[in-house]
Amino acid sequence: MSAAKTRSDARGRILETAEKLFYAEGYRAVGIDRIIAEAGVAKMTLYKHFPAKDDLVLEVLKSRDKKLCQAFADAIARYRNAGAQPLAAFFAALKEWFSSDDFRGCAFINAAVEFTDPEHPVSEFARFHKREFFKLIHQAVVDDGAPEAIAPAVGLLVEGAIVAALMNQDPASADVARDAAVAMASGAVS
Amino acid sequence: MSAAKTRSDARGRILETAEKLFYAEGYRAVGIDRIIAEAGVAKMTLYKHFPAKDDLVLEVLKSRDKKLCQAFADAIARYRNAGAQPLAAFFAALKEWFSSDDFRGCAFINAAVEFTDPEHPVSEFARFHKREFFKLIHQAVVDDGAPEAIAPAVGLLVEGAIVAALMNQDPASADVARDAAVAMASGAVS
DNA sequence: GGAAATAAACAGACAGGTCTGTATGCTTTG
DNA sequence: CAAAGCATACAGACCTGTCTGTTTATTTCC
Repeated sequence: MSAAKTRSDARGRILETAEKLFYAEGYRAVGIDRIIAEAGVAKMTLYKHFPAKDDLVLEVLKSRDKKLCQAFADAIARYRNAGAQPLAAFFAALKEWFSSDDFRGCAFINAAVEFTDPEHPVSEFARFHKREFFKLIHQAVVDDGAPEAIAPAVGLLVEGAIVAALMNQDPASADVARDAAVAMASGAVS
Repeated sequence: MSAAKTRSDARGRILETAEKLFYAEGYRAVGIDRIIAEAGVAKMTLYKHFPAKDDLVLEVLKSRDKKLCQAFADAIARYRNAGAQPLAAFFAALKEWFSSDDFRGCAFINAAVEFTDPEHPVSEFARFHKREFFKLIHQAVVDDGAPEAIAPAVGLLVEGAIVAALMNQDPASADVARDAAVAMASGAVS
C-alpha cells in the first residue's frame, strides 16, 4: 500500500491538536511540549513529520485553508438552497462562523500579526489564503448580479467584521457588514 | 517638585523603546532584555517603573492610544483646512498612516490577537481604544452630513482596510474604503 | 502459518538558549 | 547624603531541537 497509513495516524493527531491550540492561544504562546502532550505523541515523532515548528505552523495553515474554504462553500450552498440570495448566504455563513464556540478571529490574520516578517513562508501563505477566500466573496457578488467593482469593498467589510467580531466577542458585525454589502449591491446606480 | 522628573527620564525612554519594538515585532516576541538594552536602562529601573511586563504593555498602549487619536485629529483638521470633505479627510489621514515606513497594522488589533484572554486588561484596553477611535469615524460621518446609521459600516471598512494594508503591505485599501464610504454617505437614500 | 526483518511511534533525558523577575552592589547627580 | 539609575549575576521556568533506547505493528520470506 501507499505510505500514508500508520498505525494510529500520529501525523493527523499532531496537525489537529496543533491547529486547535495555535488558533485558541496563538502560535508563539503554544510550545511543542504542549502539543505532543495533548496529542499523545513522542517528540521525535513530531520532528520526523515536521522538521521545525514553523513547518508545523505552515502545514496547519494549509490544512485550515482547505477546510475553511470548503466549509464556507458548503454553508453558502446550504443557505442558498434555503432560499437566500448569494450575498446574504455568504454573510449568513460568516455569522455562523463568528457564532461558533471556539471562534478566535481569522487564523491567517492572526498569523500575519504574529509573524512580523512579510517574507516568512507563513506570512506569504496567509496572503495566499486571503486571495483564495476573496474568490468566494467575489463569486457571491457576481452571483448576486452586483457589479464586480464592489467586490474589493465587500472584502474590506468582511475583514473588518472578522476583526470586530473578535475584539467585541460579538457576531453582530456580520449583520452590519451584510446590510452594507447588500445596499452597495443594489444601490450602485451611479 | 513633582515626582515626574528624573535625571534622564528613564521611564520615558523605556516607554518609547518598548512601543517601537512591540509594534514592530510583537508583544511576546520582544523580551525585557531587548528593551532595556535598546533603551540603555538597567533592568531594575524598568521593574521599578513597571512591576511586570504586562503593566508595561498596558502603559505603552495607553500612551499610544492618546498619541494616535491626537495624530488622527490633527491630520483630519489639516486635510479639512486644505479643502477636503470630512470623510475624505479621515481616509486621507488613514492612508497617510498606512504609508508610514514603520506601519505594522493597528497596535490594538495586534494586542487583541496576541493576548487571547478577553478579560486581560490589555484586551479590555484594546476594546476601549476601538471605541475611542470609532468616535473619530462617527464624527467624520456626521460632519459629512451623512446619516449616523452608516457609521458602524464605515467603521468596519476602516478595520478591514487596516488589516488589508498590513497583510498586503499596500496602503491602497484606504482608497477602496474611502470610495465605498463616500458612496454610502451620498447614495444612502432608502 | 509462523518467524524474522523493517518501519514507525513511544518515552524520557538532555543541551543550549531565552524568558521574566529578583537580589546585590556601585555610581552618579541633585 | 539620599535618591535614582547603572551593572551584573542569579533563580527558576520554559523554549526548540537532538539523542538514545524501547515497544509495537506490519511486512516479508521461508
